[in-house]
Amino acid sequence: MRDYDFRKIEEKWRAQWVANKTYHVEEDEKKEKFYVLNMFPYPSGAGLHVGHPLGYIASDIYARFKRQQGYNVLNPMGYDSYGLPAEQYAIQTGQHPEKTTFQNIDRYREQLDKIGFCFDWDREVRTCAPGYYHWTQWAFQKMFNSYFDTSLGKAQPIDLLIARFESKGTEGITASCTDELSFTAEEWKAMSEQDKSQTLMNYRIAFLGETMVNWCPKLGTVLANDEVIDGVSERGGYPVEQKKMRQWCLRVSAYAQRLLDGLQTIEWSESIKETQKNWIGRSEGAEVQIKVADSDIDFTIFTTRADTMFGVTFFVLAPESELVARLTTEEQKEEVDKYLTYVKSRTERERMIDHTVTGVFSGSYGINPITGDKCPIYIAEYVLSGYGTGAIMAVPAHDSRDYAFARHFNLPIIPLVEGADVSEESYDAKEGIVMNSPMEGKTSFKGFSLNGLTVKEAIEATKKFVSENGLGRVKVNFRLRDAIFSRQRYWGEPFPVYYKQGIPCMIPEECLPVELPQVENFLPTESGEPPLGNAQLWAWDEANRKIVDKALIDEKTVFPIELFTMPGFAGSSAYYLRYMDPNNGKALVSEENANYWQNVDLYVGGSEHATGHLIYSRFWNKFLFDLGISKKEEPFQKLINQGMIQGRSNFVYRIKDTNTFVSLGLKDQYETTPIHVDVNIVKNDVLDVEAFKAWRPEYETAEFILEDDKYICGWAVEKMSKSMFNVVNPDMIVERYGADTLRLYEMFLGPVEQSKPWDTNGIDGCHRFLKKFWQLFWDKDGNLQVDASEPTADNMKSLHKLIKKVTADIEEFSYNTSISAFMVATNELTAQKCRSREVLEKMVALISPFAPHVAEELWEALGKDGSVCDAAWPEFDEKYLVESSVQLGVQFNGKVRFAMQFPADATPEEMVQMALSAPEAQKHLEGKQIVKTIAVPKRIVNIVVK
RNA sequence: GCCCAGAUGGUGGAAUUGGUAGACACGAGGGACUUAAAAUCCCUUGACCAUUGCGGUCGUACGGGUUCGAGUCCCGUUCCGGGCACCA
Repeated sequence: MRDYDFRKIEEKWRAQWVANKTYHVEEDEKKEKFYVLNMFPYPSGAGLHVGHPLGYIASDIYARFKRQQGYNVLNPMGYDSYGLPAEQYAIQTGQHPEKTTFQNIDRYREQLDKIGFCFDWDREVRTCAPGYYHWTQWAFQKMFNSYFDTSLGKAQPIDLLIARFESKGTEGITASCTDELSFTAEEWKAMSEQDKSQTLMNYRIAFLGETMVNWCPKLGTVLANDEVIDGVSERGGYPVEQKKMRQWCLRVSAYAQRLLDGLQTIEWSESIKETQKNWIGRSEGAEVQIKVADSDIDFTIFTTRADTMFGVTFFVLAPESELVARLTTEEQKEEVDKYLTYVKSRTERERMIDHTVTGVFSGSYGINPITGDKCPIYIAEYVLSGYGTGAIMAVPAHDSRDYAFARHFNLPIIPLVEGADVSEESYDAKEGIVMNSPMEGKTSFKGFSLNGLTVKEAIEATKKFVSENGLGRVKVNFRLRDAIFSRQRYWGEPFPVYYKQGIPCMIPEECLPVELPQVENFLPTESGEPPLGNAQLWAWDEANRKIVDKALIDEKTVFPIELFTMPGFAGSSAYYLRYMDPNNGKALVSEENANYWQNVDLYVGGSEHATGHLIYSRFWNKFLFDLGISKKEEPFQKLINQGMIQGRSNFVYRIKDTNTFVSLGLKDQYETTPIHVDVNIVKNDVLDVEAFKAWRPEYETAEFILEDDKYICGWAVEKMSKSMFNVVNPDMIVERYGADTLRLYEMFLGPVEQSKPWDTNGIDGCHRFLKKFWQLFWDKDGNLQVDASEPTADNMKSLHKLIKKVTADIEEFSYNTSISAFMVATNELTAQKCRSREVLEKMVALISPFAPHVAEELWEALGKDGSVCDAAWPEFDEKYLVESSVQLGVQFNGKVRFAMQFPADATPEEMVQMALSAPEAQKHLEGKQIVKTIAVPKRIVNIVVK
C-alpha cells in the first residue's frame, strides 16, 4: 500500500511547475484563446482567509479545463495595491505604504502559491508600480483630450470640438456636457485662455468641475457615490457631507445609454444586471418650460408623468437651485433665508432618514402652460438639485411626496383618474382612465384634452403635444452621475497635470509616468493641501526633473503640479487589458496582443463591485474601445459572482461568575454567557479542552461540564473576522489536508455563486475521497496496479457517466456535483477492480483541474510525458451509456407502486401493455376500471384506475 | 415603497428542468479488525405507524390552483438575503 503523501507530492509539483514554467502563456495564433480572470485582490495586512480562494479555485478549475480542451488560456493574477488601509496604517505608524503593501503582497503570494493555481506570474501587475500606472495616467489624459459626441454615440478628440467652436461656435454641436452653453465663433475667439479652458471643461470626458461632492471630513477626502452607503463612508462609517468643491470628474453619464444597452449583450446574472440598471436609472419623460408670472424669468421642470399636467397645483425648486435667489420675492426673503439655513444644517444622513415635510413659499408663481393657471412656487428639500432640472411640477393627487406636501401646506389636490380616491393618499399607479383634463367648464391651451384616454396613452399624447407646440421636449434622464475622480490622499496615482496660470495642462505624454513622490508625512499639510503638498521638492525631484524641463520648455518659473491623487477604481478599471501585454513600455497593450486576447471570456469576483468597479471598468473600456485600443465594447463577457464565505463562529458557555464551562446541550440548566472560542481548537463542534486551557491564561484553570464525555460548542454564522475568532486561513488547511483537499472541499461546499459559512466539518470526506482515488492506482505492495487490460463494459460506463457529468458541470460551474460524481465513479471502479490503463489515464485527466498535484503525480507514475494540464480532455461517447433496458416506476393514480424493467426502445403502448400484464399490477387492477394510461419512454408509466 | 434572488432531513447540499424527492458528503447510531486508540471497512439514518415477513401514511416555508402526475408551473401569504430609494 502506497500512502497518499500529499505533502511530498504537492511540494514536488510546486517546484516542478516553477522550474518548467508550466503555466507560462504566450500568444499563439495557432490556438484559440480563452481569457479567464479573477478580480485581483487588495493585499490587506490580514492575509488571505479561506473566502478569498473560492473564486480563484473556481476559475482555476475552469482555466485548466479549457486548457485541456486545447485552448490557449490566459489566467493572470495581480494586486490592486493602492488603497486607504495602507495609508491609514502609514499615518498611525509612519511606515511607508509601499513598504507594508509590498510585505502584504509577498504574504499573499506565498499563500496563493500553496494552492496550486495555474497563474502565469510573468504577467503579474501591481497598480502601484510606475510601469503600470503610467497607463492609468495615459488613459486619463486621453479622456481629458476627448469629448463625447452624442450623435455618433462615441468619444471624439477635443480638437474637433475646438475647431468647431472656431468656425461655428456652439451652433448645432452634439456633445455631452455639464451645462448647455451657447456662444458664437466670435465670442469663442474673444475668450481669454482661462475662459476657453473653463468652457472646454464643460465637454471633456475627464474634466475639472465645480460640483457637489461627498466630503468626508474624518477621512479628509471626497468619495464617489458608490463609496458612500446610507450617508456614511463605506470605509470606516464616518459621516459624509455635501460640499461644493473643484474636483476632477469623469463624464460617465455620457455613456449611460451604452452602459445600459451593453447589459443585453453580456452573460451576467440577472440580479447584477438589475443592480446596474437601477444604478444607471434611466427614466423617460418630458421637460416643460414654465413661465414665472409677472416676470420675464422662466424655468424648466422634468416629469415622467406628463399626463398629469392638468393636476399641477404648485411647483417646487430644490433649495440648492440657482433659481431660488431669482424667484424669491422681497416679502419672502427672510423666511426663505431661514429655510435655506436650516437645510444647510442638515447632514446627508439626516436628510435621508428623516422625511418630514419641510419647505417654504418663494413668493413667485409659475404659469401652467396648458391650463394657464397660476400656481405658487415653493422651495423644499424633497426636490434634489442633482436630478433632472432641480425643479418639479407638483401633482399631489398622483404623487405621494407632492401629496404629503400639499396636505402640510393646505394646497389643492385635483384628482385626474376616474375612480381614484385621493381623500387619504395619492393614487400613484399609472393605470386608469383620465378625467378633469381639462376640468368641466375650463379651457386649455389650443383645446388640448386627455379625458377618456388611459394614463399610458395620455403620457404619450402629452409628450407629443408639448414638443409639437414648443412648450418643452421629450427628455431621457439618468440617475447615473459623473464620477468624482480625485482624492485628497497620498497612496494613489498622481495626476499627470500641472497648472499654468491656473489653467490645468497635461504633462507631455513622453514624460509619463509622473511618479509618486516620497513624503515623510502622510497627513494633509498645515495649509490644508492634500498630502502630496508635503512633497515640496517634488517638482525638482530628480525623477521628475524631466517633466519640469519639458513642461517649462520656454519658461523660467516653476508651475505647480496637481496635488490630488486618483481614486481606487482608477487602477482597477483597465487592468485586464494590461495583463494581455504587461511589460509593454510603449503602449497599454500592443495592437497584436489586444487583437489576440480581445476581452475577458470569464470574469470571477464578488457582487459587491456591481455599482463600483464593474461600472467604472465598463465605462473605461468603452472609452478605450472608442479610441480603438480595446477591441470589444464590453470587457467581461461572462461574469460569475462567487458568494461570500461567512465565518462560522463557535461558542463556549461560561456559567455566570465562575470559570466553569458547560456543554451546549446542558447550558439551559444554568445561567451562562456565550463566549467566542477560536474555531481552530474546535473540531466538528467538539472543543479540544486541553487546547482551550492553553489558549488563554485565564482559562488555564477552567472546569468543564461535559455531555457524553465531550464538550459541544454552540455555533453561529457571522462575518469572518479576527474579533470573532472564526478566521480560518488556507495555509492551515493546506498544512493539515493538502491543497488538493482544500480545492475540492471549497468547491464541494456548495454552488460557487452562493454565500455560505465556512465550516470544516465536511472536509474529511473530501480528503478520504482523494485517498480512495489514489488507492485505485496502487496495489498492496505499493506498485502501480495498472495494466493494458481491455476495460469492461462497466468500467466504460462508470467512466463515461463521469465524463458526461463533469464536462457539463464545469460549463455550469456546478463543481459540487461533479465532485460527487467523482466519488461515485471512484467507488464503482474500486468495486469493479478496474486496472485498465485506458480508463485510469482518463480518470487522471479528468481530476486534473480539481486536484492538480495528485493528478501530476499519477500522470508521471503512469509514465506519461509532459504535464497533466496538457492532457487532452476525455471525449464523451454516448454508446457506453446505452442501456438495453431501463428500470422505471409504475404508477397507479400517480403513486409509484412497483418498479420494473422495460426495453429501452419500447413504445408507450408496449410499455402500458407490459405494465398491465406484470404480476404486481394485478392487485391494483382488481375490480377497477382503467380510465387512462400515460407512458413516457425512459420516464414513467402511469395508469389511472377507478 | 419599488426591483431581484431564495426557503428541501440533525448539517452542507442533489434532483436528467413536470416523471421513483433526499444523490454525494458530514454528523449520529450499530458492527468488524485491534490489548487500546487512530486509520480502514460494513450496516442503519426524513417523520410516523407496522416490524414475524410484506408493508402503509405523511412529507420540499404556508394556503389555494393547473395536471394522470408538482420541490419544479400559476395565484395569494409569511419569512430570510441582496439592490435602489423624497430620482418627480
